[in-house]
Order: sequence, then structure tokens, then C-alpha cells
Amino acid sequence: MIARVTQLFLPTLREAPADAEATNHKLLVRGGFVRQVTGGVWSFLPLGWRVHRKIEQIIREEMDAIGTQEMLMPVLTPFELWQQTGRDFIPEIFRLKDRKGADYVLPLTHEETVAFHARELQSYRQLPQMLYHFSIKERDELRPRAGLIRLREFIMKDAYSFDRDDEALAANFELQRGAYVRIFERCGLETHCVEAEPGMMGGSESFDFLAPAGAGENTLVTCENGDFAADVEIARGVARPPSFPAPLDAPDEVETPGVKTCEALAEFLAIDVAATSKAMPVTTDDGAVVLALVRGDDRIEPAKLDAVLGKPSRPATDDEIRAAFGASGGSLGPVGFAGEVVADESLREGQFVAGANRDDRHLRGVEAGRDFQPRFADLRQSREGDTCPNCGGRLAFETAIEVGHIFKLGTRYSAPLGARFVDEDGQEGAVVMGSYGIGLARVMAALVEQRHDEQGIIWPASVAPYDVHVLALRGAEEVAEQAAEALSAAGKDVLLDDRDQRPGEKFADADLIGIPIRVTAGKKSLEDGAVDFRDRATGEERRVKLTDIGKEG
RNA sequence: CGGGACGUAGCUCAGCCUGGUCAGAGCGCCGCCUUUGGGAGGCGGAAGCCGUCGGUUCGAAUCCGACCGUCCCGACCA
Repeated sequence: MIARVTQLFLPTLREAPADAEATNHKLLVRGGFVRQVTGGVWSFLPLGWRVHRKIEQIIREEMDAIGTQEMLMPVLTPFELWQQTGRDFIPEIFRLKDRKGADYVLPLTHEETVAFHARELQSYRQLPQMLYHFSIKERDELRPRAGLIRLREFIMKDAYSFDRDDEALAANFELQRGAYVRIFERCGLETHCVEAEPGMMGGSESFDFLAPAGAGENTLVTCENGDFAADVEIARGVARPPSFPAPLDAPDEVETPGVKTCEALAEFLAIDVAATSKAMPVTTDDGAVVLALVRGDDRIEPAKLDAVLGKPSRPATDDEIRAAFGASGGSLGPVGFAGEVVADESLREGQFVAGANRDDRHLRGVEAGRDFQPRFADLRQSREGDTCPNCGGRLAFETAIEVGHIFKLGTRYSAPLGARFVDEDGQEGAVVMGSYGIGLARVMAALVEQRHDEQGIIWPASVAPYDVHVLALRGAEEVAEQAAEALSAAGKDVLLDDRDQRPGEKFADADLIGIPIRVTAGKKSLEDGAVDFRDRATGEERRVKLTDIGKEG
């Protein structure tokens, strides 16, 4: 197949849009792959859609290969289904009414709809089943951002598994996970499968596929020795041990005028900041004030705290703090606090300096168990300098894009929607579900983030919009045409730059668009009947006789 | 939703503080000429309700207000 640039809608730009900051945003717009229509809503232009479809096809093949069946579920969805699972309150849902006043949602994902269909599974004999589709998802995001990374409308591949029990679910879950690994490998995308927070999806267990990238909303933590990878929200790095001052028999109150931060406190008392404790009062959604406690050199990981509390929390207001502690932020501590105290594991051993719950005063020698009774949990955010919990190696932190997420849902959706089956003993039970999602535009964005240089994108061959980019320089149009024909005959998809433009512009566009192989036909070709093959990734160049092109594979 | 920046030609921007031939430049586009292995050059040309609405003023792209939209940080996030 040969596509001629003069006949394509392929608007490349010399400059990136002023408001583009992320690499994927700049290069995909400049290369004529995508255009923004409004905040978080994009069109895929012909070139971008070809890449999208290549990714889609890889996913389709791997889904089919493990027996997942493709179908299609609608975007327009009755609100009632979401009421039945209790997800109707999620603020990101777009809602609308028809002319008769009936309520609909534009779904964020399709658990409700697929569970609705799963009601037709009635016997254990019909299990297991796996279904998937590619469909548009709509999310009323507060803040779309970073090019194609956070969108309000995007195409997701979502798959769903249906099993009779947790054991069978685990088997399908592993099948899906294996397929995901192969999908991202085939796309040429580096990803790490890490344990994740199920969040609003519910369910018991979930894994993220994180692609390290220059832009993204997740932080990937990996061990230098390769035996640990996690999202920072759940990573349990090992902090350096503190150096403690001499222990005290009881807490000793000291005046600390004007000291508001742990760093200032440590300096004031001339001790290791890791031997202080940091108090963060939060208010849960039922109105209780809870004191979260970490080491002075650490930060609370809110996701961990909420997981421990089992409910969402927010920082307490100044008024709430005053009412609960009788002191202001900066001098808060666990001793004498009447509410619940959740302390990080790192505070289990040793004596720390803590706020005295009196303004400008702190307590030295505060010991958990003796001076206050906390609930211990992992609360601290892992950070630079932590070591690996498995081998003690150094941990590395990098921003990453969540390109896939797989969940064990259990009966979270099947139970409320009545997807039940009967087993061989005549016992009725809810179908056990899993769900498995990939954001295709994010895969595309992550690839650009991972594979580009100053000149433009460097697509892996598996998802490149065309296999070969043939440049016809002035005078050598015929040779270019012949080269394109030969490549096409060899089964290649060819983009032929037949524009009447100067060579520099064609080279620049070729580098920008990033097709793996560039073939140039120029004046030299008229003399020796050969063209230049250039590898986009390595820059390696070699001359190939027109007559040998078919053999180039 | 809090903080910040911004909105002038298809794109990147200047002009705004100090209201008055200020509707401007470069790129792109159209025509002609010249040039042709890394975004050339010349001549001519088309193109903008200066985000929207309202106010101040003899007069507003410029000052004031409201609204809308975009981007960044935060909050949020499947």
C-alpha cells in the first residue's frame, strides 16, 4: 500500500502549540497525529488513528489468544444500572436526560453493563467466560492534563472475566496479566506491573502497569537490583535508622518558641530530624479527628492513611485542630490526645520528640506504648534514600503513566446486579468477576514519552503509522515511485512524500513523524539506481539498489 | 474547587503599563521568478468582529467589571 503525502490530511507544524508542555503533547500535535477539540477532548487525525489502530490490533490479538471474546457495549447507559451498584454518586460521571426525562450516564467504564449481561449466565457449566470491547469512555475530569495522559474522553479496551470462585478468578487473572505483559512488549513499551490501590473500583486486589515516562501522574519505585517495583502510594521502602538521644524515663516538656517544622525543631534541639515525630490531624468523612503520626523526616502517604482508616479523610481545619488538641499546628502530638492515633511502623521502637499540644512546647522522650497507645500501620511515603525491603538495594523513583490496570472484583458488581449462577450442588452464588483495562491513547502517549529525540518521535515498528517513509527529492520522483512500488510489493505500508518541497523540510518532517525506515531517492539515485535506507532510531544509513529492494524484508 | 499565567491572522508572538492612522511581524497559505541531499531567497497577494458581554470615555486591542475558554501547580483521580 502506498499513501501519498500530497493527498493526505497530514498537517505537520514547525512549532508546538504554546500551551503544550508534555513531550507527547508537543510531538503528537506537531507531527499531525492529533488535535485538541476542547479541554481533554481530542481528535485523532489519519496518521494518529493509524497508530491507535495498530495498538488496538495488538491488544485484540492477545485478548483473542487467551480466549477473551470481543463484543461491543453502548456508551449511552441507563442511570439505573449505576444506582444499583451504588456508583451513581461518583462526581466524574457525565449524566444526561432524554426528552422524556429518563436519566442516562456516559459510563466511566462498563462493569455495570457487562454484569447486566452476565445475568444470562445461569449455570456453572457456562463458566468461565471472558468478554471485552473497545469503547469510548467519558469522564468529567476536574483537570485534564499533559496531552493525551489525562483525558475526558478516550478509548479503552476493557475486559471482564466471570468465574465460579476466587480460585478460578485467580487463573483468569493470571491469563490476563500475561496477556498484558505481551501486549506492552509487542507495543515496544517498557512497563512495570506493580501492586496498586483498587480505589473506587472496589475488589480485593489490583495491579497497575506503569510506563516510566517524562510525564505522568504516578511515581514508580524500583529497586536497583530489579527485585522490587511498586507505585509510591503503596511502596514500603525502608527508611534509614534514626540516631536517638539518650532515653528518658518520662516525657520532658521543653519550650520551643516559634518552632513550627520538624526541621526547625531538630535544629533547635540539636538532634536528628529522624528522631522527631510529625503529627498530621485529619478529619474522616464521619467527622472524627484522627491523628496520623510519622517520623519528622517523612511525609504521610494519604492513600495509605485512607486505606488504614478504611474511609476517606482530609486535613483537619484550624478550628477542628484547636477544638481537638487545644493547640495549633506545629505543636501537636499524641500524648494526651483523646482521639485515635495511627502511627507509622517506624515509630514503634525508640523515643521521639513530639508536640505537647500546648503552643510552642514539645515533649522529649515520647515512647509509643508507654506514653500513648497508637494503632501501628505503614503510613509513610517512600522517598529518595530509602532502601529495598527485599534486598536492601537502593530505590529509584521516576514518574510514570498508568497504561493498564487489572482488578479482582469479586462479587462487587455481580451481587447488586443479580448476576448469579447455580453450581453442581444446586447452590446459587454470585458470579466472581475481574476487570482489565488499557487506555489506548495513554499507550500512545507513553510510547512518545519513552521514544523520542530532539527531532521527533521514534515509533517501534509494531505500531508505526507506516513501515517505510519514502522521500522523493526533486528530479528523482520516478525513482521514488519505483522504490515505493517495490516496497509495497514486498508487503510494506509506504508513506511517499511526493510534495514539491525542499529536501530539508522533508527530512525534518520524516524525523518528526518517526516512521522506522526512511528511504531517500535523490540526484545520486539517477546515477547509480540506488536509494538511501536510514534507520530512524540509530541513524544508520546504507545504499540499496532499486533492484534489491524486495530482498530488504 | 483554591493558586498562577494566558486569550490579537491557520501557527508562534509583538502592541496594552503611558487610550487617539495599531490592525502589526515571522512562519504558513495563494501567484510569479529563482533555488533544490537537512525547514533557502525575491516580488506581489489573501487572511484577524484583538475570547464574549457590559461599563468608563469624544474615542477602547489598550482602562474597569462580569462571564467563557485554555494551560500550569495543588486538590481530585478507576
